[in-house]
Amino acid sequence: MPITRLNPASALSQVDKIERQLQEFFRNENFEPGDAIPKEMDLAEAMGVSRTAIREAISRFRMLGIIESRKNRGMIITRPDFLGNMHRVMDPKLLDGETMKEIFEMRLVIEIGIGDLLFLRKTAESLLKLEEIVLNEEKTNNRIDRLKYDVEFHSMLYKISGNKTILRFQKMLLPIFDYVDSGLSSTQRNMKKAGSISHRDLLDELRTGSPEGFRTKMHTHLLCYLQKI
Amino acid sequence: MPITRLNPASALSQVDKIERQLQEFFRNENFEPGDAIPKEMDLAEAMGVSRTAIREAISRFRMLGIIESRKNRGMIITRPDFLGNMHRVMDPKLLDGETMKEIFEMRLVIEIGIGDLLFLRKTAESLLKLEEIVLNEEKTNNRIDRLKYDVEFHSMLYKISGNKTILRFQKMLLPIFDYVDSGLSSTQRNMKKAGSISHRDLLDELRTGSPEGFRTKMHTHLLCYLQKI
DNA sequence: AGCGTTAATATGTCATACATATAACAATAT
DNA sequence: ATATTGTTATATGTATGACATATTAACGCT
Repeated sequence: MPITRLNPASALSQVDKIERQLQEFFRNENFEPGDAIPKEMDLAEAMGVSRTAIREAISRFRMLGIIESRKNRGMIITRPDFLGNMHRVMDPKLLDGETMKEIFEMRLVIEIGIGDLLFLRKTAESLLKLEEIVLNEEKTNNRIDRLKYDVEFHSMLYKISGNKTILRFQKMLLPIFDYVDSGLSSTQRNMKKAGSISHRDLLDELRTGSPEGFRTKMHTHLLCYLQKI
Repeated sequence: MPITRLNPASALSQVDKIERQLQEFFRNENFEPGDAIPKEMDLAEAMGVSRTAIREAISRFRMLGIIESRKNRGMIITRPDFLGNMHRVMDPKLLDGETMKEIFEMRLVIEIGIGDLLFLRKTAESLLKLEEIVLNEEKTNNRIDRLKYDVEFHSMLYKISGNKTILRFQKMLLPIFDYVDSGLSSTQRNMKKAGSISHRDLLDELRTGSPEGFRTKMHTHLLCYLQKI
């Protein structure tokens, strides 16, 4: 229930209203990517507003990737990138703690549930890359480096899942993960370190085990985070 | 790696450039919700562009919920709703099939991984609501109704997870789920119907079982979708 | 018929004017 | 002295007109 839907109408600026009307118009008239839309002046006249107002609304759609305008060919509907705009609002300084906690929780849910995709799409090559990361991690004692390899390991899992959308989603959320992670108490950090399931264990399970086993092991691996929540 | 980041600079309109510069400015200067930002004319002068161009860029931020402007008090940074804008681009007519497939896959991952949250936060009351939905489903033979209760059941699980962000994410994605779901072949539909794990089974597991058991059962329950992919 | 030129067109940008809502201050009345 | 009212300054909201620019299409010339 996006709160924007129920703003008091009085608080909506004219541009806001135009934006809504246009979106509705495009949907109702079944516009599809590639279709040309009326030119600015026609829209302005039809809606009884200035070209300036129309342009402000259209500018928003341009940002979202819903509309593209070419110098004098007019404007056309385009395929938006539904994750392409999220980075603009994904800022730890802007989001509130509660939301960040929930985003972090979402990460846990995804990493536990991603097992099936991994087994569906793992390759000898991808397992080798994981092996490399784990070896690097085991070699170092530097805390910063360990953290780096930790991120690398989990990121690689997303890559192996073969789902570009999930991968991009994770990358988008990384700043939040980092932020929450850095908030772990030392006790929790130790517990993480001493967690009964290491990346090595996860890799072994991925090599020779089953999705169920992997899910359970991943759950244990992430236990410290879950308990923090 | 948001693709928008690496558009050929030449293809960027002035407003696009202004938008980026402003976003960078806000980040670098550590603006936080509540902080006032310079007024339009000052920004226009500082950047050597017209007020119109500034207003178009700011209008985008207003849409995203990053900036709020009050009639003559100036403008302030606000807390954006990081999911609030997604509905604008979440349209089966606009997205391509590949992306929708990946979104659907994401759903499966989440529903399998959500077990832990459910056991963490289930209540007698919420289980009763699930029971009610399952009873309704078992009572009817109407295919439309069964589909409705199916959606209700899964939606209720998201609610029980107690994670508003995940719940909203699911609601945002529902049109896509429906779209993919409606593309199931009759064979797959029958398989779904005859799936060895029913909603009743899931409910029982949730009542008296374990997260691991639930994850496995949910996996089986969603098997027909996974195999379709 | 082929080529270059020109005109029309739609978007991109700018400057300006005016409307409107708010806040701060001043003036007035009780 | 306090409260109410009126005034003014200010910043955003909206509208209008102008010009720039890139692309298309029509036109005219050889």
